[in-house]
Amino acid sequence: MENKRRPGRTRSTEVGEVRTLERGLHLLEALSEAETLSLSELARRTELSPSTAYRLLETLRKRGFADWDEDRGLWKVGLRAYQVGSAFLTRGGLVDAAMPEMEKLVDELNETVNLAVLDGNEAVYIAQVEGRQLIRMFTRIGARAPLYCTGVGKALLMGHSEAETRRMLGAGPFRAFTDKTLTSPEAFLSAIGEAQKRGFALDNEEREEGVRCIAAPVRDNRGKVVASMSLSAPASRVPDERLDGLGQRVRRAADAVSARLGWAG
Amino acid sequence: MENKRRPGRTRSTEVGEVRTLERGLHLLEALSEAETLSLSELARRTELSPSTAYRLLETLRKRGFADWDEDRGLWKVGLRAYQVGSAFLTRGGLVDAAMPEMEKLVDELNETVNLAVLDGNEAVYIAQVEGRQLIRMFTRIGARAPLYCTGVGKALLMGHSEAETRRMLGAGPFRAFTDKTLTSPEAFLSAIGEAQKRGFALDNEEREEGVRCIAAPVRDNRGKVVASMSLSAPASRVPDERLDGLGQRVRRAADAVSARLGWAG
DNA sequence: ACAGATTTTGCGTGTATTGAAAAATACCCG
DNA sequence: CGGGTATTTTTCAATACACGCAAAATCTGT
Repeated sequence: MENKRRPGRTRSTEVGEVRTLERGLHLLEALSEAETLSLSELARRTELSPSTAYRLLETLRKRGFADWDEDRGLWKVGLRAYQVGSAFLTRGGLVDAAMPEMEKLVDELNETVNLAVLDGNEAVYIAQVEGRQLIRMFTRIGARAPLYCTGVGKALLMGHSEAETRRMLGAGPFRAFTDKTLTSPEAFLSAIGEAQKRGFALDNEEREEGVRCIAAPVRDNRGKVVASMSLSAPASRVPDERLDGLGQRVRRAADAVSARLGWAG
Repeated sequence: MENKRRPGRTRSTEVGEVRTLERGLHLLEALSEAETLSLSELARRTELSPSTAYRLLETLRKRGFADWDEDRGLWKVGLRAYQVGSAFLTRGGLVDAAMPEMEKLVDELNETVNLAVLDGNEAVYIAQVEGRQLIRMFTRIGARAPLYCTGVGKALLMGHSEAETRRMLGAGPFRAFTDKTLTSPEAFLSAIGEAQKRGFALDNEEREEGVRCIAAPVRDNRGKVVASMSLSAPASRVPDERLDGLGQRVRRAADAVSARLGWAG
């Protein structure tokens, strides 16, 4: 869907194409992709003349977006590019990267899908796409939830060591929201273990009677778990037979987001 | 040295400075720094005419380096910038070398650990492993901090000569964040001297009331200080009696990273 | 020391970029 | 609704600026 809510776009002249800037960005991309990065090699890949590539790179370097390894005579991506790029996640970029997949999930399965991140030792919901079913979920954007009794919480901890997980959970016993709530660290850790084997986590009416959630972790470019995506539905619509299929589907969606963020794993 | 100056109001371009690219990069930086980012606001900050800023941003958007939030009418950093920037980490390998040690530290001591490098005359945080304590630290990846009042800053300067250190600090007096902040170059240099003797640097509530940091330098294969690692914690958890023990521990971690980078020293 | 390849610099040319201003659009408030 | 204001896109002519050529430095291997 393109943004066609600008009726004034009558002309077909492609506006906003500044060649010099495009070339510079292209160089940056080439820098981030390749391994061996001499000036001549870069010029070849970007199809620029050496002198042009040189001047652009020099500009990138002066701004810190590129670095010049004097010993090896090779170029690489600079600190400034990293700084600017890392603003992406904190400026709502994570949500942008995830929304398309979340919407796909909802289109397909017609259940509410949430995205959550870790904050302190709680999960915080940062995005939601509602299913069209009439039953309303309890979570809202910005809401917080404990880790031990939610799908997103479990998925968020799937990347962490047992020691870390224990620390974040605290000693227990945890408050039981329902009679299915896991109230001991041991029970939780065992659930996490299963989740890791399966690739997705489960909240089996542990927070709210009659609500099941299926969640999977989202990883950044280095493989660190930065968020988790969950599908929430009345237990009646998530019978045991469908569990595995739904789980795989949620996991695929989460993996797609991870891939977008540069996770190769 | 300016040998020939052009008549008129325009600044002549130095060697290897491509104005159009510089402007585009400047826009990216502005995008990464601020929160609310309308076109007009961006144009103001970068001192560009709205039409120029618009065209450059449009180019950035087409390449995915910037995003346009249609509903709010605001610009933000794009996914592509994130992908390109994250190549910085895989290139140097510094973070990869440091992360395991940082995680070990956090496992053991349960406090937040940061990794920073020198950029210009500031420290820039490039990696972080959070402790699980409830108290949250203020630093984020990509954030900048002065050298004179931080542990990482001091540790980064531990490898430099007094002359260099003075040059990077500037004349002083420095801004006092707390009443413990060292505001003169002399006081700072004396602190560095002590740090060199001990092998680790200390920020004793100099930046933030109630927060102590212990930091040690990381050296590359040639012994040059390329980064510093610090542990940050509420002062109450770093009493004087524990200072030396913690300092030695942080130093061991930093040395382990240095060893990984090939430093034999 | 020599040849060959690569990186920097200088310079004239042509055009891609620019800012003003206008047009289109969103926003505000009675 | 409707007119006024702020913001955004588009147009357009002038020229500052980026371009590529070619030559000069610099590096690399034998």
